[in-house]
Amino acid sequence: MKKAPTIRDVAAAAGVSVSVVSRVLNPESGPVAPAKREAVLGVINELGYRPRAAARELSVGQALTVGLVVADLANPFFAQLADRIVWEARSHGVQVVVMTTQEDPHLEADSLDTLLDRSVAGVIATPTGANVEKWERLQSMGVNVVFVDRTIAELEDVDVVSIENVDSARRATEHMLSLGHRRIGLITGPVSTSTGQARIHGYRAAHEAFSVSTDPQLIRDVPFRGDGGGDAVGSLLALPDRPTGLIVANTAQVQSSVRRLVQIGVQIPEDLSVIVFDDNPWTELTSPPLSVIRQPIGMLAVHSLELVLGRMHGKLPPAPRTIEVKADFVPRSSCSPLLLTTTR
Amino acid sequence: MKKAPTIRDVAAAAGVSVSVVSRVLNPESGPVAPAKREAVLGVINELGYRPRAAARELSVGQALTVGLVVADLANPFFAQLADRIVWEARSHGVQVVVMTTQEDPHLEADSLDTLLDRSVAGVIATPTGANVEKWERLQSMGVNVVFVDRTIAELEDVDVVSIENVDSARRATEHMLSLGHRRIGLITGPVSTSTGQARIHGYRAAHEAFSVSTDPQLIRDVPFRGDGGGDAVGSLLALPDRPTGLIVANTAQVQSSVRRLVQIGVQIPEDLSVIVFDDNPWTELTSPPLSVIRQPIGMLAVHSLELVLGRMHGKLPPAPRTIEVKADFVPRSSCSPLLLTTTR
DNA sequence: TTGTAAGCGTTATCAA
DNA sequence: TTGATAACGCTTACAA
Repeated sequence: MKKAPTIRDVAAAAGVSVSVVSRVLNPESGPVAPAKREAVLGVINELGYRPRAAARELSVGQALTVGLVVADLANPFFAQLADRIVWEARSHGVQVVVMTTQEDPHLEADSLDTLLDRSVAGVIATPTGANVEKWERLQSMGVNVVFVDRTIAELEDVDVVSIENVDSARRATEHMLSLGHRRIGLITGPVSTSTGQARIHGYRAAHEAFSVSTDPQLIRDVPFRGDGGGDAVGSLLALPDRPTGLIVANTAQVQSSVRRLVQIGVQIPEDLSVIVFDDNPWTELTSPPLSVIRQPIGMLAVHSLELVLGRMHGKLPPAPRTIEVKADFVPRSSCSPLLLTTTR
Repeated sequence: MKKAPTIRDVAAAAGVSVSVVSRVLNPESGPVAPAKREAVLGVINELGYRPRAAARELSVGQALTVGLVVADLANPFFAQLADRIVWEARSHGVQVVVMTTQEDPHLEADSLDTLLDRSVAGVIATPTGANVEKWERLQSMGVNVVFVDRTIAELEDVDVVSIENVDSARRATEHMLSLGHRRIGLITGPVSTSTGQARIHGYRAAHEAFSVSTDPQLIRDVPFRGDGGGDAVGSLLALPDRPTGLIVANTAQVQSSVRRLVQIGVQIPEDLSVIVFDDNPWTELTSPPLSVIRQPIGMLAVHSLELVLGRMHGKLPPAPRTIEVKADFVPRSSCSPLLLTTTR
């Protein structure tokens, strides 16, 4: 259990003052004579010196750290997002503290407090939708907040990175409509969430474009947690005039929904055409492979990190930025024309 | 951008000294008169005071943080593990800094340095297998290291949490053997890894128990990264005397392997009986649902966190501990008796 | 039981 | 271009 060398040890060994060493460490903070710089660098190397993050943080008042607040790392979408963000951050010398909320506002509030204690420079989050004042306080304390995937309508002045939710839902729905389907089930997130709203909006817009009326019974907004997807599938298929198409636009409920379809023994696409939101790695391993809306996770990660880092370095105009990236529709084999669908 | 209150502000407002406030914050560090304690608590609440983590870290020399170093968060196994660890840590007031190595020793070394800078109290990791001296240095600096899932043979004095690898592979293999299969392919991790070795060991042990000789050609140790699983599948099935059973014991290569099976159009279990390591959420959504070895991820998470925290608080005997948890074999529909398998 | 004051390892200010 | 030295906010002897 040795003690690590400090900046003072380095200074002493190099025969200079601590300020010189500090300036070698942070070049933009001041000039250093080339000769001394070499000497210092040599000593640093020899001693294996590394600056203590805590000391720097205390002095600077801010940590080279961003908080990542996601709902559920076990969800492949968030997991991949986290993977990319962690990776990207590392290349900028920034560490990521990960928190999970499990969609619970209390845990979210807790997480934010903790991140505040750590004086993180920024937070990337998929907000639960609650804690509006908490988010505001966080911002007022100088923490840069970027929402990814979802946002909170009440909260202005916050950067947002998401896919084109309205458009994605519209395209998926139009695909079904153009195949002749007229009763299309939609399983989406809570209407209280930005994604839930936007995707319903897109679904409706598509119907309007095709001059088809929408049946409220076919729209199911279910919570992200729990088995709501499966239940919705069950009740949709139990409808007297059951849908011939199904769009699962709630990323967290895709698995639950598909599991139920498999359990019930629904033949896809003969009995039901299916499109799901988000290209989980397994969606092409089912039979048939599922047609999906593929979220460009890498883009989401890169942009959100770019935004926090940009704000951290004050290199961005103050106006909040909203970045919407396009999500691809990836047709596979889970949709077929209505004519070929079982006529009952 | 307000400035947060400090311990001094609290002390002043409560009419006490900073040490009293500190003692209220850390009860075990000394006594406080009940009356003053209440007063301080009141002020803390009123001011919304929260101690700055960096200041405490600098003072005590250690952070209430553990580093989590995994190979790839995009892999559902690691993602779920991370989710549980983060969750569990939170309930102990500990934060988790996540790093990914992508199985690259350089990135791993980098990550360890960074964690050292942060003075983390402990590290939970799935080591690449390299960086032995780096791990040792980390320990010598007082950082508690716990390996989870895999370990490094050369490194003693380190806690390890894993499944019963030998036994799991043995049980999977015996299942196949008892179904009459005599040529069973094994796709596993590199022999340089503890899991790779152990699982091959279990595979061989099962064969011995059944007095069946093993064909080296059937054993494929492939890297965790890349498409080695798929390639191994391809070459195994191209063998003149091709296997009738396949065990994929490389968690990171399951997807690649199964994808290839699907691409080739192999009928499971008619053409090939299959067992894969790790119950990814989708393994029961394929057709047929796959028989799997299920790793008790929650147990792995709980134990590894328990170990780091235990060591952090010095509540554990110095001897390194090895915890092996049992992995369940979950039979589904991807294995059939040899007699029913296509006779060629 | 309480208060004073000395660290902890950086950065930043300001003379020199 | 350099070097003292004062923060930064907390913990912890040590005195009282």
